Amino acid sequence: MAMHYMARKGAWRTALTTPALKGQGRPELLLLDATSAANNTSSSAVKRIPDFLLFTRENGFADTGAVIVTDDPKTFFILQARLSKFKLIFSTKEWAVEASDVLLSAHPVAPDWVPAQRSSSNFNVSIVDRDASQLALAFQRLTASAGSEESPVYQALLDACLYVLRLSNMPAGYTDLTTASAEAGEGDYGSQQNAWTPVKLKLAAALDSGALNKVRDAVERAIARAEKLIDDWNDATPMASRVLAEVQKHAVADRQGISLVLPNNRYVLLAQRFLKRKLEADWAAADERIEWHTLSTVGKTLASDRTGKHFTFVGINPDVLRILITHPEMPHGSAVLVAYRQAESTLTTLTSIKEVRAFKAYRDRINLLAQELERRLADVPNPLVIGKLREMSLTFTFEDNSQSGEQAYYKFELEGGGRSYAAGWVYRHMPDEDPPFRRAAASAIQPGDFIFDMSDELRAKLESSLQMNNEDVSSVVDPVRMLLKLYHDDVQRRCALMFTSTKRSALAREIHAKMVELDPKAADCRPGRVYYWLALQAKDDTRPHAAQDSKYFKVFCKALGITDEAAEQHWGFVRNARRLNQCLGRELVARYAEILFQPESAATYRKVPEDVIRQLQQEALRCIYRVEHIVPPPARLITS
DNA sequence: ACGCTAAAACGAAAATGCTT
DNA sequence: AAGCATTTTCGTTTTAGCGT
Repeated sequence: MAMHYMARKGAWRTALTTPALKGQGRPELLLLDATSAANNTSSSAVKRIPDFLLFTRENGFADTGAVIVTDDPKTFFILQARLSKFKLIFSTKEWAVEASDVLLSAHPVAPDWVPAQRSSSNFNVSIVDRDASQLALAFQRLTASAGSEESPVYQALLDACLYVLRLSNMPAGYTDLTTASAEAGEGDYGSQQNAWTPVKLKLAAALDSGALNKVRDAVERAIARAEKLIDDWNDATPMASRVLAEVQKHAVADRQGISLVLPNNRYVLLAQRFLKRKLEADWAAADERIEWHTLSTVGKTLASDRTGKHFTFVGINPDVLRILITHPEMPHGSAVLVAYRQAESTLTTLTSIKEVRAFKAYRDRINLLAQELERRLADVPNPLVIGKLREMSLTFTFEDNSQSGEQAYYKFELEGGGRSYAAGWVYRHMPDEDPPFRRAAASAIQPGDFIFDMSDELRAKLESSLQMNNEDVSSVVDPVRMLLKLYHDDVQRRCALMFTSTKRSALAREIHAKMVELDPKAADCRPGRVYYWLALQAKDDTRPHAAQDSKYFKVFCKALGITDEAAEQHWGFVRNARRLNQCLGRELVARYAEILFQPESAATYRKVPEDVIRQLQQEALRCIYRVEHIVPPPARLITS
């Protein structure tokens, strides 16, 4: 039996009491996955392992064997401590492993294999974010006054905490971050993605809610300090300053060259932008003497002829640590720029693993790095109780705006030139079966199958059969649509008032010109879109006819002389109308499908007479098409 | 956090209208 | 009727809520 990592206590109980586990089916062994892969998928699942084990012990599996596997030293020690606390009896076994295919390998090493003794390399550690850590701690401390972890107030404070830490560890100035994302992501989200403003807005909302009234002063002080720091970091964060110093030393003054190891490619781009800005004339020459690495590539590149070159690791994580400790070619004096919290927890890990006998070959390195970390931690002025700061990922995530969420649509080309799209289910018609219409997975449809594709005509007939949507729907709909009409009327009035053209296209051009005048960015917005927004007069059109994103909507309203406040309100109406229409559409289709394919429930529940249903089903037979060709969705690319 | 669904918005191209 | 502007149409892309 396999237990899903999302399963909680309730599911554990049902699973363990299933008859399948009785008698012959009784498991000999529980195999528990605490590998870093599992931890990345769901760290809470790994944390729950001791609880799960205790649960099995208490629920009839007291003498069933259990093995926990992990490849992460930190997890090892944490689990060891938790298991002892639960008074569970266990033994541990450690192996040193250097192959890339660990745990399950097609090429196992000899049973008596031991790692080769590593040369001792010394390290040069810098701790870069004491001030940021202090402020982060302040934000974290304030969460105690914020109620449950799910509350938005709590989240706002935690976000601020995380933000300050991440920013202080970024190898660039705040200005590089904002300009970079402004260039990359056009939408009004993209540029805000990793900016301080949304974080601050959430804090402001939290304050407004009154939930923080008791600590209001403290929160306001913390916000002020955060803004002071962010201001100071506009040109360069503490991490960035250190990186710049390293580059200046090894790639500008020394010309010997430097290899920089950063968390990911986005960070490489940010650091390049930053260094280019700071080094100005020296950049071109320096760039040639800098080698850029990310964590995923450095292990391989380090192996070859890099000796003599200086290495600087920007940030530390388990992968970096592994390389520092085990890589045969680790150059002497490699620099490690590390966050305060990470320095502390890394030191804890190192102190623990140096006792592990299997890691004897690495012991010199472990000791040297531990000593250096210890020394630097002791140097931190006014040290904090940094262990209280919860551990979190210190790298910003960048929404890769390279259309990631591609929808897995099947396209069915039907006889007679029609086509139909389906993501999940389609209704297949098989005349010889008893319910002739059966739901089938889109992937199971073969050319030559017959599928159902509703015609507008049938749709209209269904609509009239369901008289209910008149009363049921319009009562809800009317207010929303009235408000939308308010907006449409406002737009039309202003068009007549402020612009001379009466033709829609000319009007659209005029407004567009005005928009560009107000905000040059509106040049990216084609006049055709404005033209669409002005298509308001048609009857029976419930579409809002407004810009897709709020940015253009605002400029559009401004061009029509609508105040920001009113524009805000209109935008609300537009969004409500969109939402409502979508809901109604889905509801409608759900009812159609119910009537056509589960007629017994429709007859009773919806009070649709049986003969009407029979008639509608006859109609449905006309909406069957033979599939001639299938275009499957593009295979999802697995990016490693 | 993700997949499913339906509608809205969009961009380009086709169709239509209007002028010379 | 050619040449251009204006609409309409069509297929595609984006968005948002819901259920899991």
